[in-house]
Amino acid sequence: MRTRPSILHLDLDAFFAAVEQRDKPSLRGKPVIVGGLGQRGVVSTASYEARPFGVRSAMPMHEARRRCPHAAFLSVRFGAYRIASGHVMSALRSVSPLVEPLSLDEAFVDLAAATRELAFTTDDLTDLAQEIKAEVAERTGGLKASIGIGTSKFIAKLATELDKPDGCRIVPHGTEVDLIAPLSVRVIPGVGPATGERLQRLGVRTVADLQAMTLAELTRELGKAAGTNLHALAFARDDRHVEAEREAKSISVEDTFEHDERDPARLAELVERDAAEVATRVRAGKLFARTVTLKVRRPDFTTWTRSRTLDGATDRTDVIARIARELLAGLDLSEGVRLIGVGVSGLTRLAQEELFGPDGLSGDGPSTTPSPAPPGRVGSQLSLHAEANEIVPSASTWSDNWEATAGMEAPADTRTRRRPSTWLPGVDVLHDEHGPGWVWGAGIGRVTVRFETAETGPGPVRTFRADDSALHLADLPQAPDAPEAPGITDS
DNA sequence: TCTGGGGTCCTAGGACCC
DNA sequence: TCTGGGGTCCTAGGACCC
Repeated sequence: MRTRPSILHLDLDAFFAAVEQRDKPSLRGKPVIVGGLGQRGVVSTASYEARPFGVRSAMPMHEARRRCPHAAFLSVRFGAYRIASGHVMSALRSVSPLVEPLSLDEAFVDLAAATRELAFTTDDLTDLAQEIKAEVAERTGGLKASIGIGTSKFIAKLATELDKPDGCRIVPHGTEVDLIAPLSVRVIPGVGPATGERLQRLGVRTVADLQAMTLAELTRELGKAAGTNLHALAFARDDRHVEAEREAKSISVEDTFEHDERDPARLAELVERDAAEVATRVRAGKLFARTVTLKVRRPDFTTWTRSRTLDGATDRTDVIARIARELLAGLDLSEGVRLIGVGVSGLTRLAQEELFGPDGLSGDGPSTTPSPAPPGRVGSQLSLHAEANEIVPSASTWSDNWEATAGMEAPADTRTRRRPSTWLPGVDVLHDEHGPGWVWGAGIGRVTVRFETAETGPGPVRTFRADDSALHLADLPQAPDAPEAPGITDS
């Protein structure tokens, strides 16, 4: 716990929806809902205009449509969000080198490591927050952020939450406990629906109620880690540091099907595809993985995981895919499958090339590390590279559009004249004659496009045949500076 | 026709070792 | 010769977060 408010938390307001409204002028001031548009999709972000209708992040999309049928429903454009996020993170890094992105739209900044002199008085911090907000708007074409500043991560993030949207809240040192005491226990990080329910059964509703519990009672009720944590946080004791670099601990890919899948051959194919994607990301991060996990969600939503740990770490598609397939073969899938996924964990850094043979770097050759690592050999060489590389975000510009255009055939040239088999609402397109626009809607062999951009103001709508050769997907510029772990919802 | 996808951390039990 | 105890690793599941 610090003695001056020197941890800043920033959260972009209704981030995905705000980017959509920025880039689609006709949607400004209107309810916009971004998320998965399929039958089993959920809301990633609802604009503030949609929230009075009760639309929330993580709500099933069909429920959102029921509550706010006149909203614009858009698929996610991660490429655009990543670019905006990069601008925000670099703005924050110009304040302090110690910036910890939590997701695309959220970050902590350690002001004690700031590159300029700061007095840490409430007035000075308010000025700083306003400057940051102005800078964020400037760099992102008008996006708004809320900022909280406090003596710990918990208090800074809570401060942001308490003054949203477009907020700025500074919590002076010494006022923290009084601030949190009357609030619901749910404001404490780590208290979700299940823990909240358990606490309620104990008669604990507010943080003040929690303060009345002894450490022994809490650990007995919630376990050692959770009990200890909660007891400290109830008194605003939180000494977590702002960490700029965090190593990835796992990499995974999963898909939920529109309809439950029961064909074992098809499931094996999908596992193969997911495994290949995971392996590609492992190699892109110059990593090796030792544990492969298969995840299966059944129609009743119960979830199975099956994992196997290898003697040595691998980055090979065929190895990861084979294990995932074997794990799948051990499950009874006769009732069907709602979701399937493949993940890896036990990640280690790429050591010296010669340890893995000449093809070790390519990922196609034999590249399984000896393990356990002989002390003083592999171990020490691994540590040589511990700080060397940041994990490269896996998704390219192309795959961003791929995400938003499910069913598209992989084009020979990924950067020109790409046409999807289904035009998802929201995606950026370019028409040879009419220029840049976005897909407003599509169906029965037709696609409707609104021709407008962030710079144009509201534009006209035109409808084309879905196979019109003059219409294709637009390219996005490359993201400058994206964080490693994109969060899918903001709340 | 309820309930995404990417993660992190924790718990509990069993194997195994000394 | 009834059986301790600690540590580590692995697996499965669950809570939580954005």
